[in-house]
Amino acid sequence: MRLHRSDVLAGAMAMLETDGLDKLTMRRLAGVLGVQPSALYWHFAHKQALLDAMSERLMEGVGDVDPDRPGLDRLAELAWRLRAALMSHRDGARVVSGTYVREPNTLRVGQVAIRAVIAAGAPREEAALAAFALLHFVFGHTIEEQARDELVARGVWEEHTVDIDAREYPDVGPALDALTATDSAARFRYGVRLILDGLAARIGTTTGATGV
Amino acid sequence: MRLHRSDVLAGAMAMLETDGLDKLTMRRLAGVLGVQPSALYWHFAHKQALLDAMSERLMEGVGDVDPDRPGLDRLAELAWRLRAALMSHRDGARVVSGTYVREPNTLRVGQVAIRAVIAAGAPREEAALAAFALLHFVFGHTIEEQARDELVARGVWEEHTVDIDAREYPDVGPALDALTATDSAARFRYGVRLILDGLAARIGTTTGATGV
DNA sequence: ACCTGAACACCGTTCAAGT
DNA sequence: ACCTGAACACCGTTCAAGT
Repeated sequence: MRLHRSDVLAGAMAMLETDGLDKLTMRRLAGVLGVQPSALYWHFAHKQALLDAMSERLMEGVGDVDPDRPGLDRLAELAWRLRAALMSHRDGARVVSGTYVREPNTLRVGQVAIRAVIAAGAPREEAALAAFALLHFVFGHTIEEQARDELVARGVWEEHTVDIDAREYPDVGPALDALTATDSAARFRYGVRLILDGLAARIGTTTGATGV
Repeated sequence: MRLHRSDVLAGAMAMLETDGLDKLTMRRLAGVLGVQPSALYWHFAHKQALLDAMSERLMEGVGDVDPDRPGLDRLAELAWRLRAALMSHRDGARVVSGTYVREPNTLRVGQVAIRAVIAAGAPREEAALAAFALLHFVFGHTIEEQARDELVARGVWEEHTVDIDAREYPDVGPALDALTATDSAARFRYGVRLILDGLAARIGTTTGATGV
């Protein structure tokens, strides 16, 4: 039974989730699919093309934000949806970050963000700037979150947290303790609110995005 | 003449800048240093240890922010210094992002950010949250900026920008045009201001960070 | 203390040839 | 249309042995 492009993509997504990005190799993927490595190159020109397809796949449904809600609420929803999509697979943020995919799902995330900023009352020249500021925060946050997940998975997280406060950085120890005491969703929420508050202040309205 | 750890590090930094992260291999580095690949493993236990050292090196001086300025201004200065450090070498953001280095320069960036947030008037429980929201934005922004640089360097940037507006995404085309018309420093400045405005609003003062 | 030599277990990619 | 077989040009890492 022969493979379709979609089979290769599905296999790659599964391998990403179970083994992580570093162990997602063309040869191992071919092995799982019961095929020679070279066979994959009939379906995808090179590994990056497969990674781009995976990225586009991860962006599926992220732009499905309720268009009837206020602009700032839409932005908050989009941020949470994007984070969920990136977190849905191991190393998801690393897969998506830095791929400039020009496919519908991916383009739609940018479009929805920009429209929401405009709906919130920002001038058109600023719309894309504000939209991408928010999206860049989401990526930065999620990349670091998943990087920590990887250290935990490899069992070396302890080495990295040990004796922080033993050094001469008085504020970092307690603050980092407070940081790790706060779960990652709450940290994410704080950042999203900060940015949306900034946008609201810039527009000159009250936030309206507090119930997120 | 034998190598020191610092020679290996310096060679790696140079190779990063000229060839990029993907071509920075232990074997090629050994070749440039005139030594067998295995010799590098006397100086660094594994490649990641070398990358961690590079990351710490990139963070050198980032925390050297004038401690006498107001908190919000210090945060802005730190954001710009961090961006400059990440941009100082090709793929710098990718090297640093996701390495949880526990060395002085790196720890100091977090410390300086947290102290500045506290100085700006934020409650201590929020200090680390706000500090890392800003830092995560800087990473997200810089990673994407350098990802684009790589596409340009490989001469495939054109393929990625072509016929965006030809599709059914009415707001994305013009907004992305406005985005690329704005240089990356101005886009970065906008994001930093947005976050600092949000922080100022949350604290309940006027921004004071307009002259950045 | 620092490096060589040689090996082990891998990579992504190409391409003629098969069905 | 889709895959095999075989090769090319690489990787990171280990480890006994040399100086």
